[in-house]
Amino acid sequence: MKPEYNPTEIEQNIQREWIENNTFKATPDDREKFYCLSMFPYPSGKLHMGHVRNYTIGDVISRYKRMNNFNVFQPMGWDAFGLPAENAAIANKVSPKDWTNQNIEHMKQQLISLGLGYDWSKELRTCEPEYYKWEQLIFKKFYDKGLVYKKKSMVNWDPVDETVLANEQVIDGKGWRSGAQVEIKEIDQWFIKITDYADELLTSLDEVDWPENVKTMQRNWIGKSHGAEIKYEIEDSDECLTAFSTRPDTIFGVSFLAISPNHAISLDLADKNELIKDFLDKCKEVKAAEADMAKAEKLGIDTGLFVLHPITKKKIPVWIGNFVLLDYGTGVVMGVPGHDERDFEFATKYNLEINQVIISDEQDELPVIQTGKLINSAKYNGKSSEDASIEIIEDLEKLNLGERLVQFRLRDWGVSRQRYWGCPIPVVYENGEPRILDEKDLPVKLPDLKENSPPIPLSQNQDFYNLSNELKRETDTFDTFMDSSWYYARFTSADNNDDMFDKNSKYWLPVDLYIGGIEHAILHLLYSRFFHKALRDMDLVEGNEPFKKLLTQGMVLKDGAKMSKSKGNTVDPQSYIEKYGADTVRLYMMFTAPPEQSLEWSESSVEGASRFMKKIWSLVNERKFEQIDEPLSLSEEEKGLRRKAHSTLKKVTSDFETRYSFNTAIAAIMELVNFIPESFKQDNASASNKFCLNEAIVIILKTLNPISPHISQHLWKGFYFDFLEEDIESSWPILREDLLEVSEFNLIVQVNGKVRGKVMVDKNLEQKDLESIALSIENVASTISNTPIKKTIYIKEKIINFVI
RNA sequence: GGGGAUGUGGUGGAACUGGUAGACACGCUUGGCUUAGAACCAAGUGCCGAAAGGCGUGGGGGUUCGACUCCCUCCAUCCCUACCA
Repeated sequence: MKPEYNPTEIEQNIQREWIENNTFKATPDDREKFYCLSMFPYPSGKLHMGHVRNYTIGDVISRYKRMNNFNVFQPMGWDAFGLPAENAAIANKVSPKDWTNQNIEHMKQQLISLGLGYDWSKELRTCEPEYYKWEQLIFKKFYDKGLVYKKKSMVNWDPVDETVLANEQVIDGKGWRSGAQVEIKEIDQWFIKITDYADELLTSLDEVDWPENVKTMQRNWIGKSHGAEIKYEIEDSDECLTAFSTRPDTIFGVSFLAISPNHAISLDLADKNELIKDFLDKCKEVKAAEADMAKAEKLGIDTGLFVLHPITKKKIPVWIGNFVLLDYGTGVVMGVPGHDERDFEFATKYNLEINQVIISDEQDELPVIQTGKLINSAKYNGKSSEDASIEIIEDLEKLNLGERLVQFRLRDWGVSRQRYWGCPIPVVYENGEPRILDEKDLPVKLPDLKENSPPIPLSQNQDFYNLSNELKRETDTFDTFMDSSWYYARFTSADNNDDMFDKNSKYWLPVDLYIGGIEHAILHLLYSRFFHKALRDMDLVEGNEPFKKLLTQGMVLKDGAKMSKSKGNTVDPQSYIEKYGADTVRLYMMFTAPPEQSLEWSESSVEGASRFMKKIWSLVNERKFEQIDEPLSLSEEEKGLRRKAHSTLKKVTSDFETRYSFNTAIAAIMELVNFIPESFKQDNASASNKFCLNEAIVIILKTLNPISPHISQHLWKGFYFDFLEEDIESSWPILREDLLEVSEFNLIVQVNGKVRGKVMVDKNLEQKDLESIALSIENVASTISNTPIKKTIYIKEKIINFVI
């Protein structure tokens, strides 16, 4: 009796060999390099399905590239700082450090048991001083370059817990732990001038091979807009309010100005006016997240102030609007209710004037958002929006009341966090004045917590911050996006404690393929791109972009929703690895959906993947490759199998190479396995039968190897290696184009675009011959009957369509 | 509110450049094997219809000889929205 397929045993043996032989350790050599990076995980405790999917995709591509003679570097590490460690520490009385390190140990074993081919010699953890000392040094270099500054900025403040809350810790405006009404508070924080690179972040998107939707999201996020800053003189004052607008052509339609509740004037007025003070207090109740602010009801209050229209000198009321952001533009918005949705809503609510100054062909009901021709605009009447914008800006420039301006939506990056479990910001305060520490004073180590102490913010840790009466340490830590913005580069030199980036980095960078969740399409990728450019300008790395190609995978869903603990719909990969083996889990993940799409978890489909593994097992196990010369003549059945085998190879290769469409590649391999005639598998099959079978098996095992490497390699050893000592990963099979040719094709016959018949015909026939064959099909003839044919359309080797 | 996606049988999905809709798999049905079950093997399986045939890719409209694919419009779901990672 044949031995049964026992994935656990096979997989553990092969994984041991990989470790013993250092199979995946990568060093620079003469071959073309391929740096394949999957987004490193936050060590939350155990792998979830999203990780399994992400890392399997990376591993499949890495193994495919390795078989095609690329020098592949595939490292793995840990995004180890972050909020969950602090929450766990409070809940379970474990230190964030111990909790994190235990999680890492467990998850690393899980990654190994999935058969992922990582070069563990370059493993890194962002929570270790060996990593973050370089991050602190980069921050210093940024500072020296003038890319760092401090300014006041808004945070969610829990007045009971006296702590800053993340957006996700604010639930319905209340602190998640205390339940207290959260306030928006302004505190002093460190910022990095990512906006200095706004233009380049936009233009160099053209250089990368990224999905168009991700590029679009980044472009929209950066949000370059052309417009003008327009000054409005405040009545009975020497001061002005300056508003940015992308539509200077609508300037005659301005009926109010709205200023931010955080604007200096608002704060000033609040001191004198109870109503305004109450209004500002009300504004503070809205969560700091953009989505919440945008969805909040538009509210305003009249300041009683007036400004003068720069051209007509008409008096215009100034309002405070809760929808005006201080951080964007000037914190002042010119309200043109006739031509802006939001202004229209606001003006209707507060009975402000609504004037039409643009007419459009597309729409006549206000508000008219489109550009068009100007009306009610004095000497600009009749001009197009485009021409009028230019002229109005020019005229305002002459009056010193405005200027052309390019504005970005992108804001500078606030990197301060008031937490314990993060990288300390390497700054000391001498008599209150900040000073960045020199390289020799780095790293500033995160202090350990006292036994059984909950993670207190550094500001409450006297030993840490109180260096002397005059000298205090900065107690903010970095945003964890800082940690993940440059790890891709550090991987190349992670085992080198003397250099941030050693000569290996020149060889491996940039990352050739970066794989990760679509949820990172904006922030993480934008920050990393910024880091790379800034590091480039300090001569630390080369090239303009960190990630040449990007593959964004979709979510893993269950019952149509993202798997999450709170919904209670998580599926633990571990039990599936144990029950079915890593090969089955990997196959399932790759087969069930294409990488970019979301994947709906289905229990029973895993069974199907397992069944296919067993099918391969029973096809190949205990079979031996036999040396047989290529037969000179073959039967139709044999020719068919060879054609199928090579067309499968062609399809799998192109699916791997150009589309990362693993589900269709696997379907093709399944088709090939199903296609093999039963008789070819018999012991007494003819030599030419066996030749064709051998060829098919070689193609099946090799094309399957990137996806399910354990079973492929195990079977390969018994089947082929014993015979030729050739490793399965040493080469990708060679395609025989000559075997793919066919002399016939299936002609589809349509009448008025509806299929009425199909017929196998010789490839060499002329169109007129095909027409007569097509017309002789009974169903076609009866449909046409005596109706005259108006037109005949023939698409080569596909379709003939009679139009009647 | 803004930005980006997605929508095809009972289910996951395929159709790559406007040219056979439903590959491959799951599930289900019937049969075989079995004391029984599991596993495995064989056949069938979009919907309506006895059949001929008709209908069918979220809804509605359009372009075309021909539309899952292109255009307009509406609906639903998911992701991101700068302190979750």
